[in-house]
Amino acid sequence: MPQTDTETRLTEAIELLFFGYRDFISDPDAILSAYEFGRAHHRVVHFVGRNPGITVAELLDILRITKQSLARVLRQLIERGFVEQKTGEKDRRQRRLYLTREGADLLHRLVAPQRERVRKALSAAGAGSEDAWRTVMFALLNEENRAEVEHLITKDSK
Amino acid sequence: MPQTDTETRLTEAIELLFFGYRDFISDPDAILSAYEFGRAHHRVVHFVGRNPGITVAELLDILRITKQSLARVLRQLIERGFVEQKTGEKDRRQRRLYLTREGADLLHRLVAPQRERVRKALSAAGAGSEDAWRTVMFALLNEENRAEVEHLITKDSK
DNA sequence: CTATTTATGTCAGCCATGTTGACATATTTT
DNA sequence: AAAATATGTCAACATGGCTGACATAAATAG
Repeated sequence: MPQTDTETRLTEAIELLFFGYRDFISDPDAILSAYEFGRAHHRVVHFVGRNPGITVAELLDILRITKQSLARVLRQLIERGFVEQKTGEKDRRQRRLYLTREGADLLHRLVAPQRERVRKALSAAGAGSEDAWRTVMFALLNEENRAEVEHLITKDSK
Repeated sequence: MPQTDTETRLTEAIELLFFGYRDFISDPDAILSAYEFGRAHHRVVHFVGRNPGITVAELLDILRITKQSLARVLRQLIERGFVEQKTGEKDRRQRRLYLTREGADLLHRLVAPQRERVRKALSAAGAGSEDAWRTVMFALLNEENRAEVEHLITKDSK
């Protein structure tokens, strides 16, 4: 099947994304197995840590899974003392989620190697590369998700 | 929990990778469901298409799954006529894998929107960005995988 | 104030896709 | 002839998605 140069270049980029993401996930995976947690737990711990007091509904919106799926991992994280719930002050139907001290420790163990990997990759590519990389990654998003993601990721870099 | 500016920046990059990959996968997912295939089938079709005549062992090495996991999706792809096997000429133990005409059509349907997404993202970021983006993505790989991935993705861009 | 809507939880069961372990067959290599 | 290799297959199990149905408490609307 003949391909143009452009198609070949784009296919290579697609595969870079596949393999890059695969390895990007590999450090946390190894750490999680020691806790008998999986990726689903990682995602919850990550986004609760990044958004202390997040509600269940908001978390579901980020993760794009059903509440039944979330309930399973969330229950385990709560039972084992990594996440705690507090009834919302304004709206007492809400269960706001926070990491416990243990949860924050776990998150730190998970995020440290990821940060280190990204730090090395960005610096290996040279000073000017970070903005370009970020711009491309952001442009990969579905248009309807850009505003939300922009808001989520820049939460505390004001 | 106080974070340095650098940590915040790196955390944002981590999340960009998470959300970017999520959306990057969304087009194929939608197409696959019409065939009652999943991501596992996509990966097989992709890498068989990119590496015609690949052996089962080589494919397992790329996908990093067990042969039992592969067997399930591979059997379905063969039964439904998207992939075919040919006994290796030199080594008759090998089962070399190829896409059928139907398989190549499916692959094209899957890869077209991904290419388009990547093309738009790269061009939105401006002319010089592609090299920077690729360099960063490549540097995200585990060191021991770089040579193999380099070889895999540049297969036909000589 | 009552009725409805909302936020959350929970039970039950199904599906896709990963895993381990054991064993079988054909073929190649030693 | 024996051992190693490439592949296939059976069985059982785990994780983490899903749907559907129903329950409760709290907020909101009429």
